[in-house]
Amino acid sequence: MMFLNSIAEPAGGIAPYYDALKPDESPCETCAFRDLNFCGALLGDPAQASLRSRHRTAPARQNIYRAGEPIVGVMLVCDGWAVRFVQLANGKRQILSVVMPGDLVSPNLLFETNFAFSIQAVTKVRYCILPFADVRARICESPALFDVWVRMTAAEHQDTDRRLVDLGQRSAIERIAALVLHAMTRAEARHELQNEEFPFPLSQQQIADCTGLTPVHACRVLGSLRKKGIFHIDRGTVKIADRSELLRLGSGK
Amino acid sequence: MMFLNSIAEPAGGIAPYYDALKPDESPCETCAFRDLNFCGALLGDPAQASLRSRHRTAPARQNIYRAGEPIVGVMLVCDGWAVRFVQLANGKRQILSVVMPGDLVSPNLLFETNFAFSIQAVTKVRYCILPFADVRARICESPALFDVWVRMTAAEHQDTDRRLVDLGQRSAIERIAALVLHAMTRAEARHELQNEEFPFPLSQQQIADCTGLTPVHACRVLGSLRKKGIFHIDRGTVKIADRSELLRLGSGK
DNA sequence: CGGTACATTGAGAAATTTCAAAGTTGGTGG
DNA sequence: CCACCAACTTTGAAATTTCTCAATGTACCG
Repeated sequence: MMFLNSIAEPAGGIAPYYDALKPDESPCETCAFRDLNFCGALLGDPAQASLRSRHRTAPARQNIYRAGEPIVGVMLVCDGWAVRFVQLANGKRQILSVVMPGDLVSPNLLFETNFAFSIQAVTKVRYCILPFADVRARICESPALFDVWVRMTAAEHQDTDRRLVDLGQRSAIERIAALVLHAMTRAEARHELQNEEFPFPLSQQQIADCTGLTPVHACRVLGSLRKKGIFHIDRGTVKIADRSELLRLGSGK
Repeated sequence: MMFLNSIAEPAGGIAPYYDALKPDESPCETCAFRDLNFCGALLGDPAQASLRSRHRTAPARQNIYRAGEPIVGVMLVCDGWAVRFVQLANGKRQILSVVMPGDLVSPNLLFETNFAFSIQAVTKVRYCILPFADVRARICESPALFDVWVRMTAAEHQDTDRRLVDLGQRSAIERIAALVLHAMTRAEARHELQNEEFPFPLSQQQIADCTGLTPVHACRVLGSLRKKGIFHIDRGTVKIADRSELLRLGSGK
């Protein structure tokens, strides 16, 4: 598996994420996903002077960022999975997006100094914070990088549009299939799909919070997807059993 | 009322929107919303040389744009309401956003040459198409305009995040309240809120497509909101009867 | 070995959809 | 001006999906 082991940890803790920022130890230089995403484009070829950056690690289930806190820079996930989510007063939670290795936390909000959502580590996560000014300068001076960023914001937006359609118009089984299908696509892009298996560390509670369902109902639906021989999730890995049926269900055709 | 009269028209027609582009007649110079939105910032002060632009009008219910067609430029709604929506194969429809006077159709997709969604006029609509290259040049040469655009994309994104939470976690009555509340906020910004009334030309079918409900259920919920004395919609106008209750329901507190 | 979070199952309740029919509205043409 | 048509709204009743509550089973960590 290409991401760090999931380490269960007492939930709900808040990382004092903007203390404890240490000077750069530059794991960026050896990052496995370097060429896959904004990272690569941003950091440029290895010859170029590297950006100031600060890395941190958070254990699984820890809240990396809590809605409203000030943000010290652009956040980029290096390894592991995280989720952006909104916590409601009534205890409900909506996951807005799943952030995977190489992803900016939210390309559209690159220069915002605080967010309306929180961020939680799904697995153990390593992430990186780059100073706003440096990123902005680099985007402004490089039309190519500007284009990459514009494309990423467009992609993020198209993705949320897709999820709006899912949540508004599709049944529980279709939403869960769409979630897994989307994860599969992204796993493929990161070369993590082998033998129809790939990492999928979301708990049923998290799957439920993504799809707007109850964990109980998510469990039943996952059971029926397993019984139908479409896929099954076990210990943080999903095994696809019927790809074409998954495609049919999850792509909304 | 500050927008053009709604004119019923045989539904479902497709405007041949990129034929028939006439040279600019520049109604931009006299636009009522000029100073409210991207328009103003983009076109700059009246002294400045005006942008090449092309204006068109579409009757209510006409499809202005169909998913996948090539786009000739940046689309900006001058007057009337339109919706961005996705039409599914099974006949269902999800409205992604409501586009109001002064709005870019989708700031996040400013430079995309085709969209995955379609656009339909809600009322009679006047809109404007600006050449990509001109807009891009203007954004690149003006840091202030760049900032306005970045802020607009951030705002659009925060708005879709809010809607994700609505669709995923909130009940029918809360979603509809949120829709009306949001429209009220925007009406206020355009100075269209008078005597607790403002234009709200969406049909129940369109309200349903926005909120992920059935038109039948949307009708019942609107009925209950009326009976509870919160607001009622009549002939394209909504009258707010209990603002604080609307706020409580619609803001998800 | 025990504890805690996570997953599964059952049964009943609630929200929402579906189908069907009847009432309203506004525009059109005679 | 009236009658008609089409789209839109309202209402009822039954079906379906999803939720809630509650209990039991399971995996993993210390």
